[in-house]
Amino acid sequence: MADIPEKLTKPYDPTTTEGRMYVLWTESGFFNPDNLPARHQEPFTIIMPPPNANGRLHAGHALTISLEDIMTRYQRMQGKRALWVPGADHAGFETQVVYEKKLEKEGRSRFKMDRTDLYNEIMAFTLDSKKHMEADVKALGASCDWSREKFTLDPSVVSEVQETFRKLYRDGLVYRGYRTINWCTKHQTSLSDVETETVEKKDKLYYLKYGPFVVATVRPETIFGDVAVAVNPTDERYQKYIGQEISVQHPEGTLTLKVIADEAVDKEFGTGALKITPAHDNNDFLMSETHKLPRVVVIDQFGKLTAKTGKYAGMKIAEARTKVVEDLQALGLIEKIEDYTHAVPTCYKCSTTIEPRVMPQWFVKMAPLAKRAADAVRAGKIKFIPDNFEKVFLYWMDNSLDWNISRQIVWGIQIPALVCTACNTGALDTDAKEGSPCASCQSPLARDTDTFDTWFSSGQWPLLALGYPDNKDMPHYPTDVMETGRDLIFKWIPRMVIFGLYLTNKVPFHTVYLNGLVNDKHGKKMSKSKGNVVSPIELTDKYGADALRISLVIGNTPGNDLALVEDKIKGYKHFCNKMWNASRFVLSNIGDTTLDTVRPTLTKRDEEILAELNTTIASVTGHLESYRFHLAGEELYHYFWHSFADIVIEEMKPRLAGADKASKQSAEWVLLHILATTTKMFHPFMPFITEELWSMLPSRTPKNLLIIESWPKAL
RNA sequence: GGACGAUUAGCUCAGAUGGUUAGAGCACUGCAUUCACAUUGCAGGGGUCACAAGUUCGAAUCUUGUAUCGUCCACCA
Repeated sequence: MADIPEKLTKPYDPTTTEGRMYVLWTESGFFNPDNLPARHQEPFTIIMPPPNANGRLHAGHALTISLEDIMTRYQRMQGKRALWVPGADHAGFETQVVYEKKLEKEGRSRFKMDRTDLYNEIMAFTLDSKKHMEADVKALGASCDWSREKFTLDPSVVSEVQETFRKLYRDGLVYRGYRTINWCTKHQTSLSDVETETVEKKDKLYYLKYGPFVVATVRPETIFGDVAVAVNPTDERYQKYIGQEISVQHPEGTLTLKVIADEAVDKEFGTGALKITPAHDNNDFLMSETHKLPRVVVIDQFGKLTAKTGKYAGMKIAEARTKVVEDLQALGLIEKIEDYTHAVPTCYKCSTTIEPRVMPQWFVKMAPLAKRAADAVRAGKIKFIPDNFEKVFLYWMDNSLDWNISRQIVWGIQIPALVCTACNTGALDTDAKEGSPCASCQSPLARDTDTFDTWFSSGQWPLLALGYPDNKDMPHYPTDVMETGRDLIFKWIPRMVIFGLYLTNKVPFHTVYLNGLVNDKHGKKMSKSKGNVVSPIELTDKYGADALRISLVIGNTPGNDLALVEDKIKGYKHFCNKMWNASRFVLSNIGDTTLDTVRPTLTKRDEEILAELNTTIASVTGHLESYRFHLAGEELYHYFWHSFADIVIEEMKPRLAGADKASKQSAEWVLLHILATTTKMFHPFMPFITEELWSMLPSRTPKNLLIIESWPKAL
């Protein structure tokens, strides 16, 4: 029996291997494509979706990291100039929410803090959390180039994001406007449409006697802000009132309102007559623009009634509604009350009902930008995996409303603009100074204290991560694959396409691979409140990163959610041990054969065995080229265990012990070569154990690290 | 109100361009095992591929419809 490494005589222990292998790779420098050998010329690029720097990784990250690392390691072995750029996201609103919770626990409040102090505290917190997040990425084996890591608040990133805003402004694609925005009364900021979550809510529908009309509303407390009553222009019931003024009674007096006709009014709903409250409803706001109606604010930013509501001033919405309804009933102004279920937008972080408010904010004019993005996709410049997401993307692009990019929080990139203290006209910070007169009303301009929606900066991420506009890494743009969770098809993917095209005239990536979500073992979404969150790091500690990685990949198809079953991971830990033991067997039974040994004349049976290996190489390679990682992994797994270990090794045993020297030599050579080949092919999936095993394979000449070995071709 | 996805063994899921007796892992049953590995091997049980109709020589796979579950989108107050 040949000498085999000591550690191979014991069961495989991931904990003693993984850290050591990661150090070996880091020291080799091969994560950085600049250090790769000369054969690596053609670029292959993935930009990592930057994990939030405000906490640890979750199970979904583990899947993303696994898939991206498989692609990167595979392409690196194929001789590409493989670059995978890691990042960390300051995650504006999300992090601010996390930090506010921390402040609350300490009995503090952001609203009582100085802006700069708050910003600095969140920065310290984020930079600390970021280290843990990065350690988690490393623990999963990610072969990304840390020397190029970018943080979304790096000074170069900040200045470039601000430059994009200025460019959009000059091109007339960003404007300051009064529009209905989604306001969270708890977090005191506006939110984009994708930051709200619509939930079914049971409410009452109140039928109010309203001059000569009866109107249906769920928000009787806004009656003090009513400025008109609207009917459909074709509604015969109300023809005679159109253009007239009517008098409407409410607990605090009488309103004189105009009757307007608008197509948007549904004749069938309620009574077909609609009270118009432009300051607190988007439909009504839009009508106020077409019909030139005033806007009366009756609910303030804290969700309390304003002085305009008389005795209700200072009450919260719910309380005010009860009171107003009581008082209206007392006056005999309520005809009936019905139960009513409708969809209401809520803050996706705190579930507070969104208060529509009309506020001056910065908006991106989406239509022209979205059209370019849609055209590029229709022209086939971006391929979606799975392909049905193309439809989802196009639907969003064809129906996008202007995008509110102002956030009233400190944690983020400041908008490089000034706003008029009187009329809210905006100006670029490069065109005007604080205190200089506003272009329309001559009042002094003040610094805009708002920050950008996080997606405004992360939408430019493929460029920013490559250091744009510095063009050192621009040969890596457009990148090859954007791999991310399927929930980001709305939030993120379209914005990257839009900004990529806008800034460079090129799509930011050719392929979008969307993975499903990682759910708990029952298929339910993981959430802290349900207590079913599983940390990927607990799992790597228990089973090893390799076992976790391959268990997330095999049996998981793109776009479909995955139930995380611990027994499955355990099964792949067993498989790691199988590889370990098979290697032990091979290395103790191949005599003097090494990787350099010239191929001897093989027996007919061994030719057949190699033919099966060759078929597997071709098939696995094909799957990897087509992003079918689940099939590639499964086929390899099956080949190794049930062909190589169960059949090939078993039938080699008598030959290795027998007297037929030619047969023995043939067997030894075949065993070592199958082991070497499968070790290479498994490397993208299970990098740690394969690198460790590779280091033990006998060779007369020095070997490369497995990470830069060539991907196998048919023997 | 729309769109999308799912429905295959007890459980979690694969089955790309339609093609021999539908697969994997786990679980289950029986046997074996000092010979790489009990984190093992061999053998086995278990499925009318949600339902209905259609296209085809042939359908889990394509078409249409139905049902159930899930996700996302939506400015009917």
